[in-house]
Amino acid sequence: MLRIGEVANKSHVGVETVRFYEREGLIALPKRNVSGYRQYSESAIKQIQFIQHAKTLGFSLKDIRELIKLKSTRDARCKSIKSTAKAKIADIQEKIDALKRMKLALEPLVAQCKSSDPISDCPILNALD
Amino acid sequence: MLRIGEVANKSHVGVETVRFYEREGLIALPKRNVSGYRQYSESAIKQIQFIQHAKTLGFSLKDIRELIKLKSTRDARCKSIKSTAKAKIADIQEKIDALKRMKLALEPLVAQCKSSDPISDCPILNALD
DNA sequence: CTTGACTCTGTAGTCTACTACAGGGTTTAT
DNA sequence: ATAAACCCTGTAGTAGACTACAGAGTCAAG
Repeated sequence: MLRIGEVANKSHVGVETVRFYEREGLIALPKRNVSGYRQYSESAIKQIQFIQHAKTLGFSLKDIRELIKLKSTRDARCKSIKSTAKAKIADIQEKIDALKRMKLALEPLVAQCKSSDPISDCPILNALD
Repeated sequence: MLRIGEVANKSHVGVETVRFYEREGLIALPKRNVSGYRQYSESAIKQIQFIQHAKTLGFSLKDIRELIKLKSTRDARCKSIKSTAKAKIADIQEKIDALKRMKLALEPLVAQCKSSDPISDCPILNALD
């Protein structure tokens, strides 16, 4: 049996984060020993890693709660997971597009801007006004 | 002289937002009439539009505070603005790259995932475990 | 047997960019 | 004169994902 600090170390998160995930319903409630200490099995580490992996794919904790729920639904089909993932891809694409628009607007301004010019002639500031 | 509501309307922001920008030091402190009402000139609208434009280019309010400070620095050269903008582009690019990585990781999983498969075989969930 | 490292609960703070009151005062139109 | 629509300050709430205490209890080593 592992204590919370061990689980946190092995999962590369903080102790507070483990407790936070528990409060948020993202990991199973652990057993407690006589003095109230949480006692985890290895599967808790797996659960936290699942969360971390999902995060690197762009899922929010809210999304992850959904995924976990679906995961443990008997007779569920991939359909539900797939549509969640598809929505996330669309989501990511939108963010990429917005960022690209920003970049495309900013780049020509930077190109026009001569470092030694007085700030009153700055093409960047002029574009903002 | 304009009252806060008029400035807010003309700038397409809320009244609370104008006061918020004031608290944050993003717009000049306006004059007050005898009863304490804020009195703005047209330049306040310009200042708020500057903020809005900078926001669409990806600058945070913190960045914008910097830009405003530089803007009003006598003898400042474009260099400082340019390097702020360059850093912002790098920033945006990093975010784009991170999002692209997410998308690239997610897409093949979605492609592999057959809607009718039982969730126990889901390639997406398998990838997360 | 004491010290230090760990754990517990519960609450509050962080960051960003607002947004929403509560409980007042003012202005304008009728 | 009164009601609607505005304005004031100050404080608190929102979302997301933690992070940081305070104040108490527990455990292992020397």
